[in-house]
Amino acid sequence: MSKKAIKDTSTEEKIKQAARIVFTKKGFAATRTRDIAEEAGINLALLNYYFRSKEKLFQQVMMEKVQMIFGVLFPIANNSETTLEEKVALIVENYVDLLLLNPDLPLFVLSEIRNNPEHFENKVGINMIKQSSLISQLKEKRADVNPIQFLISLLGMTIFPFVASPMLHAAGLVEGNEFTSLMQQRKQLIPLWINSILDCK
Amino acid sequence: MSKKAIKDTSTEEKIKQAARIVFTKKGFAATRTRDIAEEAGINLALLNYYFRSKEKLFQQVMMEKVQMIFGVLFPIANNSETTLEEKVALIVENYVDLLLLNPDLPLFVLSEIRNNPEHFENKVGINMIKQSSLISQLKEKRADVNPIQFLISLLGMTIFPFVASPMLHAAGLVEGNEFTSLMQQRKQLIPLWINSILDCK
DNA sequence: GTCTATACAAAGATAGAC
DNA sequence: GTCTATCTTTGTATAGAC
Repeated sequence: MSKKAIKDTSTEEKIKQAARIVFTKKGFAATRTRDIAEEAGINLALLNYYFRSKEKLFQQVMMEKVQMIFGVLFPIANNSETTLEEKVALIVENYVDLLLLNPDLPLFVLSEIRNNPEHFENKVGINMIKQSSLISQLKEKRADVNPIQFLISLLGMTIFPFVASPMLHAAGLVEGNEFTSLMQQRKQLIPLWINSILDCK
Repeated sequence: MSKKAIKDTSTEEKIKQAARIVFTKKGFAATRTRDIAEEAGINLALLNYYFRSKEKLFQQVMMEKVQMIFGVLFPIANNSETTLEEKVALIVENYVDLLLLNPDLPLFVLSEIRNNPEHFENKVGINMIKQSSLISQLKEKRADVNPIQFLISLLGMTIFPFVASPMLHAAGLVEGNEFTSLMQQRKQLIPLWINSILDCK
């Protein structure tokens, strides 16, 4: 639709865009509606005109972000046409790409799930993972270890560096622009390592 | 000193204890000084009497917490009398024990470092790690891979599940009390896996 | 040192003109 | 739909009695 281009820069959309940025960077409590208005280049009153409250606006942004982060894992895990090794490589690759573009995403989502777990109970496609092809394949490969343990390790190796990036810099472990190339490298390294773990007994 | 026992339950200490709990659970911005006062069972005015402001109180709590979390890694990494394998086992064991008792610690520290990175620049013993015995041993064992990559993976496997615990529950991957025993298991699993990674070529 | 009462500032939300 | 001005609530900090 040719209206699309217009709607994308509508006031409503500008506010949402700004909200995405500010909420993700500072979290719910530390964000002021005035910050969002300023970032959007609009008047504060308009925020309440379009979205009834700070809370309502936040919910919309939050749900988007949760879907972004789970949207990587679910489809890959549930695709029964790929091998275990392919799944691992895809998960790492897709998360690294997503998180290099949205570095604040995981810490934001994790913090806010933590602050309001009840908002997410039953909303995140429970058991979409536990009954997935990924879990079956893990079970088959290494019946001696809980597949959840593998999955936690895979996600930990992949997502943790983004969560911990400020700390890695503060501790002097990573410097300046080095981070991006380290993460790119991990696309190869992690699948290699996961295979070591699964194959070497 | 026999005064110690008395001082531990002094008003000042009660406030600090309460502050530890509330700040760690909700973060700086979402915490109200009234919450702390209520948790401590004291009057709100006393908080400002003992600590000049919310900010000052927060700084004290924060520094304690940063030291708790880095206090595990630094001594182990810098002990040149242990082997690489021993170091890995010790790091995992100590972090699991620490974080089972303080599950909110990592998300709290990571969020707040992120919100105010400048407070931590140069304060976290820069290069205490990069020049450590741990890094030398990693380099020697596998000269072909950046030792930082190994370290990130080790910390990711160990610390990430605690950061992600609310999400793991929300996604139905972990249920009820299962979490603790999974983490206990990881004390054995992670060192095993790290050895697989380091040894299998 | 501890409390009550209150000042002061910041932030969310709304009324009403245009 | 958008703006200015303002109300209301909430949260930090302080004054002053005990």
